[in-house]
Amino acid sequence: MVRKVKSRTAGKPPDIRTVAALAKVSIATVSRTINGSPAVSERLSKRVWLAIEQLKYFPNTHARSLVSGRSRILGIIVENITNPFFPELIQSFEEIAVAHGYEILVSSSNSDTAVLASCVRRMLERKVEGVAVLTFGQEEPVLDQLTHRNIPLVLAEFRLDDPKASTILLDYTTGIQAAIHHLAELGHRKIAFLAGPHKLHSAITRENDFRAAMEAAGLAIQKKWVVECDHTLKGGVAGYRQLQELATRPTAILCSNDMTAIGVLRAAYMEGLRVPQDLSVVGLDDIDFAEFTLPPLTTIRLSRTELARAAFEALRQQAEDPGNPKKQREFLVSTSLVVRGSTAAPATAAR
Amino acid sequence: MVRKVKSRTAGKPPDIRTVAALAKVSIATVSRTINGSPAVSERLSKRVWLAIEQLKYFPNTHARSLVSGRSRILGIIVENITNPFFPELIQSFEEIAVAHGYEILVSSSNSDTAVLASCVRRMLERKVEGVAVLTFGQEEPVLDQLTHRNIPLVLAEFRLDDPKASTILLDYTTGIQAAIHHLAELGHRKIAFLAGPHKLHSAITRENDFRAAMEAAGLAIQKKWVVECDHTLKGGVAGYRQLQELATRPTAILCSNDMTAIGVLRAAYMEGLRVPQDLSVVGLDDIDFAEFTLPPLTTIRLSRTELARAAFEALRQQAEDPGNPKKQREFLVSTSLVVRGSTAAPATAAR
DNA sequence: GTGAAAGCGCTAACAA
DNA sequence: TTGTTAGCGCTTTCAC
Repeated sequence: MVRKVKSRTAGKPPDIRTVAALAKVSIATVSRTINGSPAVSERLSKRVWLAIEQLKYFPNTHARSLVSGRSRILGIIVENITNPFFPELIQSFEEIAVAHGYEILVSSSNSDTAVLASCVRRMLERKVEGVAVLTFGQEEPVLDQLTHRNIPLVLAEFRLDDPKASTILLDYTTGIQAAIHHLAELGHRKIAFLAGPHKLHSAITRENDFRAAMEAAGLAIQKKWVVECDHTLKGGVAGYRQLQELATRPTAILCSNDMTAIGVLRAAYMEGLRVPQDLSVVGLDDIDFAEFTLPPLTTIRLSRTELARAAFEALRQQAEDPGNPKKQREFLVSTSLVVRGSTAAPATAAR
Repeated sequence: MVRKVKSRTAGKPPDIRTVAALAKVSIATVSRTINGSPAVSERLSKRVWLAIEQLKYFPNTHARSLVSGRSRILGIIVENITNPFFPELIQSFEEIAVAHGYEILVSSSNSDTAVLASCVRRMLERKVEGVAVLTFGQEEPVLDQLTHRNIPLVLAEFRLDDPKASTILLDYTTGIQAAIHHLAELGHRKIAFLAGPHKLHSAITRENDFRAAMEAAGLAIQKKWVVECDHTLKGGVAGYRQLQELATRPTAILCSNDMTAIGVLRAAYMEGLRVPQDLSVVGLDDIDFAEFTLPPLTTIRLSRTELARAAFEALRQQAEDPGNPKKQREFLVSTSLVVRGSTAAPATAAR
């Protein structure tokens, strides 16, 4: 028969009781000390911290979450971690979250509803205190799971009628108008748009803003100059080819994201078309890499830091101050044009 | 005086007791059913699952972890999530982990020991069951934290004398030898190497393998042809410039990673040097993007999927089967040459 | 095969 | 200011 040997502490991490015993105080005092409660005398506090250091103790977050009901975990779901835009975004989000004592759970949905559902489920199981859904589309079906459980939520470009949900609006309009203005000023009249997949809200919004900006600039859009791509490099290559087959070709292309623009750059090079002399190209996102394309990409910057900060702020408010009715429910993230080397006057200046 | 109102279940998620009550069984039976214990009759099991579905119940992982001592969380620490190599790696690791019922915690150390220490600390607090340290260097100082707590560990290119630690060895030798052989066969004699930062184990190993491969091919290395860069695109640009200032310039450059090679491609283009006619360039990693550089990059492939799988496998073995003494402690991940468009015979074939 | 009951490590209410 | 104690939601003996 095997008797449980309770005294063998070796190998087992120290717990709050171990600390209390060593510091000769109650476990409540240890808990208070750790959580910075002002109601602990300095004398005891010192003893506790000393014991903590000696034992290299730290609290078990699971026990903490269980009893306090707060996990201090935030979820972030992105569309596709393989698109450089998202790692940069995650990086920022993590930094801010960690600085505020939160842990993050990352998932990519890959624009697949089933995968998204599984992400949401896993986050629910881990009792996240909020989720940033930066998938830019297809959220609706699974979001109920979150709102039903009363989880704070922040969505990009999607307003949800729920008291716990906030929205981040991206002001593409400013950036896109600046881009069209920039091209028009250079003399471009025939401007095409390589759109993102229509299942993404962001893609639709960007396309609409393109149309509006063209109209505002008094420029006509040919139907065939707007092509739906998929926000990947390959998609950009395909979109470019489609444009080149047209009878009247555009002299400039605005792309729904940088990866598409990079695809265009590549395809143009392969066909011997020089950018920007023969064709101007503008991207959107300003991923780190945009600075290093050949030629360096003129693009519309969408700050990942700003976006990450807005997302975190929205969640933190809902999580830490759920009662406050006058919380900010909408956040606006701006865009701006960054002119680099992929735009110039068209070879045959338009008339 | 406020009395606690226990009956108000609205808003509160259902717990195991709610399920037990609805299914008219004990909570033990619910627990057994969920965990697939064979000792539950089909009759009750059905009732339980029905109740679970009706309530949309799922277990609280914190409570589960607390009592079972198993968190089902794995940590992965990478060097820099901004280098495309790592998101691809994380993606694979997550897929495998999730498929096996684990959650993952991601952190990037940014090659900063203090940041690494904080990552490790956070992972410890969350009671991870294992950590994959894919930082390729600088791990030693903080790893004690993990080994002292008896956490399974898997390191890239670093053998740790600890029963819980495994190592993933990357067989650069094969790939690098193939690359040098490929260049030599094309007629190159003057081959330079743009190394990674020496603080990374991987950088050192790759450089050594380059030297060995050159010697094996009977090729001399000029001291100035080996330049330490930093595995970034910018670093590649700088490295290229340094090489171009030399009296006798190399006709081919092997780079310690793809980002460096992309920098070289860019710098060469800026200076009007044609790749591969005037200069051959070889990368290492084969990130997704390598296929789309101009020209498409010849590179040494290091499979992220294979690496992720090895890392997961190592951790799973240690976590789930800690007693087994004949566990695999070392894993080898292979590399192979992928010939694309950035290599060709030198303009003035060496003689 | 099933249930009752003892905790997992911690926080928070209450007592002193 | 400090300590005692009742759980948080679950798994896991141990009886039946």
